Amino acid sequence: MIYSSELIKGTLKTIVLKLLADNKKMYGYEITQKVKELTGDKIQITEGALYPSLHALEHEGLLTTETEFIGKRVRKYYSLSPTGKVKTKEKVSELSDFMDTMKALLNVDTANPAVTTIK
Amino acid sequence: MIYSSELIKGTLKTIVLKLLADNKKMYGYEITQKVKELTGDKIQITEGALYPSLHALEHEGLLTTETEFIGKRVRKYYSLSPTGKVKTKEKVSELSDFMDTMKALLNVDTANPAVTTIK
DNA sequence: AAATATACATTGGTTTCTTATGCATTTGTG
DNA sequence: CACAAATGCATAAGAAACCAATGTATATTT
Repeated sequence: MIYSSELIKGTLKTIVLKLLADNKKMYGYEITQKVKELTGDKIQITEGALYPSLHALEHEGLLTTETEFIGKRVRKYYSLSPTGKVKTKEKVSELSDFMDTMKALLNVDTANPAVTTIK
Repeated sequence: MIYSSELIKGTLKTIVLKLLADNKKMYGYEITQKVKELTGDKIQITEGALYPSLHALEHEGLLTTETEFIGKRVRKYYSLSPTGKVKTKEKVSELSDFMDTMKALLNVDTANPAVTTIK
């Protein structure tokens, strides 16, 4: 099972930033594989989504890059800039909070808000 | 605090369906208020997003409508169709599962997948 | 040798939402 | 009582974010 693609919207950049926070440096293809691996194939990041996203993050100043050659093949590593590290914490925490709120929404019987003070 | 708007993307229809599953019938404005209430103002559904979404769900055959007059003001109630009920269960369960997967992604140290078999 | 995996990238199109606008009625407040 | 705010519907133009497809090239597996 793979999640319908609209769910990933809005979460991609945060996922990428989080991976880079844990792994120092990664290249595009590696990121797609890592996400597949970590989610048991449930989340597949397409290249058409990833590369533009990486480029955007770089232009925003959150990522820095270094190119490496493996034989004749290029490999472009991305790392978090200092700003990127700060921003990553913010975005990860926001997304995490959002997930909690959504989980609460989906699990509660919304007909009766009860004393369900969602934090 | 309000979540940055891109996070809501892809989840709106599911939220609406879930609310209708619990509350039999609701009208548009009521839905926006309910979501605000249930999420402590963290999620604000704009009308420009909601109404087109409701219309789409109706055209997809998931919702039925009945119009009521409160004084001179129109109120349009939406309810789940039989198909809608089935679809709602699917979508709620998918989104819930997705939230779990995302939470796991964000909380784990992705540098070391460990024995973290994400269910 | 051929298929698959690795590795980058762009382009056109769609979906989904935001912002803004518009209209009308009802309720609350100074 | 006048005005603001809330209630309630709706649409339209534009932006954002992604997908599917395509392109190029090298490396590895069968």
